[in-house]
Amino acid sequence: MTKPLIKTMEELSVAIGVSRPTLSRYFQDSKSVKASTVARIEQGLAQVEYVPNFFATRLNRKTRGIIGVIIPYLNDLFFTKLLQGIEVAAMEAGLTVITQCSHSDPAIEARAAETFMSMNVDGALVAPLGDHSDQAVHLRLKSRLPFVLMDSRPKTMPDVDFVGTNHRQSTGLITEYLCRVGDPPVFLAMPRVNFNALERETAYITTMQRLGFEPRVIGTQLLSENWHFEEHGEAVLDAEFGRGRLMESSILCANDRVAIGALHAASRHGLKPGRAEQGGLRIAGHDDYPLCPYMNPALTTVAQDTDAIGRKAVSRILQIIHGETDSETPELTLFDGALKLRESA
Amino acid sequence: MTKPLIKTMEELSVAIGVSRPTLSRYFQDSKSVKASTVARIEQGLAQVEYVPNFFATRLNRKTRGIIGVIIPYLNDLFFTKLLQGIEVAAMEAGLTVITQCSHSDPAIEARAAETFMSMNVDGALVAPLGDHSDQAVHLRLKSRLPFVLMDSRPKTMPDVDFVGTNHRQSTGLITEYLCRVGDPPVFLAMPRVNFNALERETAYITTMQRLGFEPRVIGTQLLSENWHFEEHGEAVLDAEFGRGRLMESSILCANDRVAIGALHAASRHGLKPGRAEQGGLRIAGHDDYPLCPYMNPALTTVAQDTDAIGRKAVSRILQIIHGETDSETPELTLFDGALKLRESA
DNA sequence: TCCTCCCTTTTACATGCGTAAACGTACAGG
DNA sequence: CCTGTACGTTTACGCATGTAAAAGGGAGGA
Repeated sequence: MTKPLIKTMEELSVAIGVSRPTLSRYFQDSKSVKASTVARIEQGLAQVEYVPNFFATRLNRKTRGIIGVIIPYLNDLFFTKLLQGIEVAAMEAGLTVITQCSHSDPAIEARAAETFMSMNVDGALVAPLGDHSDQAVHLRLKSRLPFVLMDSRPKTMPDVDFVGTNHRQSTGLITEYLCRVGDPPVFLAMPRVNFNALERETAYITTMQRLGFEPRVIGTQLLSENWHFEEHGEAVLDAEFGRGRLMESSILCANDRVAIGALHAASRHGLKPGRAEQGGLRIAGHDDYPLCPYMNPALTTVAQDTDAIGRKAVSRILQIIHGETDSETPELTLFDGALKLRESA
Repeated sequence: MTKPLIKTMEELSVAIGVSRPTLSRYFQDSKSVKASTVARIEQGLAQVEYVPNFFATRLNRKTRGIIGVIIPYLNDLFFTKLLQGIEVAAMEAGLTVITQCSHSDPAIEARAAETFMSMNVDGALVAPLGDHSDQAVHLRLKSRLPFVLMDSRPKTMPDVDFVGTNHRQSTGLITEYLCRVGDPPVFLAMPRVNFNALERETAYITTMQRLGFEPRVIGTQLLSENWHFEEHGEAVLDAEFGRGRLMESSILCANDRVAIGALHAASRHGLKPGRAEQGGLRIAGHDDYPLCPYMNPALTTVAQDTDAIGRKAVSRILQIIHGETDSETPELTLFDGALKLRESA
């Protein structure tokens, strides 16, 4: 059961009688070696314990076969879904994904970027921290390797590749829906952890104005800077409901996690959000968080196509790597959101 | 703004007039170099663009400063919380964490293990896939480097370090609670994605028997092997409620995500789970999923101490690395669960 | 038989840095 | 003045592979 441990390719080559360079070629692309030799190598490999050294292979190879991903926060299913899309796409392309979480800390984000540069990764995919990100870090990454921003885009970096959701369309879509089948909604803002927070707020306002309604934003007072979205949503609406306000309003939440908190506040105050035909309170979200269908009531929302975003981000990185792009003109890819009509609005 | 790019430590050493070995020492531990020299190095560093090559440093260093983590599934906040605990603890210890997700696929898990061995990581932390994991892979990892299992433990690997929750205690705790303040509960099983599924079921049964009640397990029929727990919980109870059964029962779900599905099924059938004093249906879960307080009704559950598990896993790995352990006697660390009484039971 | 082609081996060098030993240098204490 | 110490430098080698060029060997065709 316990096979002899072989540490270097050199040892392996003498052990199975094949030259080391041939072994090197075999491990990189077995098809570049004659079938009979492949058979001999694999027969020998089956009888020993050996794996090529990751660092030695990467040190001198032209390409690392690695892309680095930075996400700002782990405990959010939106980012795990995005990550999953990326990993699947990368796997299909034969790339190893190294993920680092910045834990909402720009210093950690900077360190992760440093790590990627020191690894000479083939490309970096970054979901930034909003204002908190050190933009110099992003610029440094961009100047040294293929670089694509995801999810949230700083206005101050216009010439960077970006993949995300068209929040003007998505937020506009649900705002229009709410206006069409009931009272025009108020907008429950989210903590300003990234640029999307403001982008959705703006999209809401312009859509309302276009439709001839008066926009109204709430929840901007106690905007903390953390990721406790549910807590925020609940606190804001608990205060409003407690004063007898907004109890029959339409409320569009900046994201689903805020909306989940909002739903809970409603429930605590004996309110039942539902479609307009039933009259009264409506609550809607944004993102299509995986748990939306299981909320009580099930949460109406706009879906972000995280899978498409992940795939596109990877394919764009591959384009840049392969030089199939005019590096001077960055690509801006925005996917549309899709309405998910459920019970809550 | 654009500093000259320096690729090797050699170049750097001539650029700032310090010998390369001294630079090497500086980058590993700046305190091992005289303060005045440190100042000179850092002054020089500020004027150029240089990071030491990750692979070259790891290739020849005695220790990699890396621990590898494998989790089975990303889109589950339990694992992201666990991962966060691990990352924080590792960061404090100065270790880099490389995380790989096996996406419920034993082949991917095996590849991740292979990667870790090829990286010669200082240790590997693995949350396994239950029966689906290839145990040979785990044994191979264990034979080659410090290895600690987390979360879910195969009975067939008794002599391996493990950190997780004492499910006998935790499940017993909530079973006792439910029995004490209302009807003895039935147990709504979860898909058998890992060993915890069965462990909790067993703990439920023995607790019921000890208390002199008749155990009853439901949801074992349509047990698929995927991670769509909410869907499972909802489907099982939808079927039961549809036949007018269990509508005033106490239902202990194998985990919170199953319970979230259960809550939704109840809501769809016009049922309102609540504490026993109100009579009727009760629903409880297990894990203390972050969204539990925001469910309608808020979900009563038992909390797993993911933070403690993550920290302990890292500290155990560090113990093994530093040889402060009798490697022959593996350590089994089980943290107790804590009741979280909310509205649903 | 000879030539050619394809595959493999050999040879040689490169990658960027860790590490250890020997050596040099300056400073403080005796 | 001598000596010990602390810190740096120099020198030399090692790490486990990639890569390129040249050389070798066997099979097939002319």
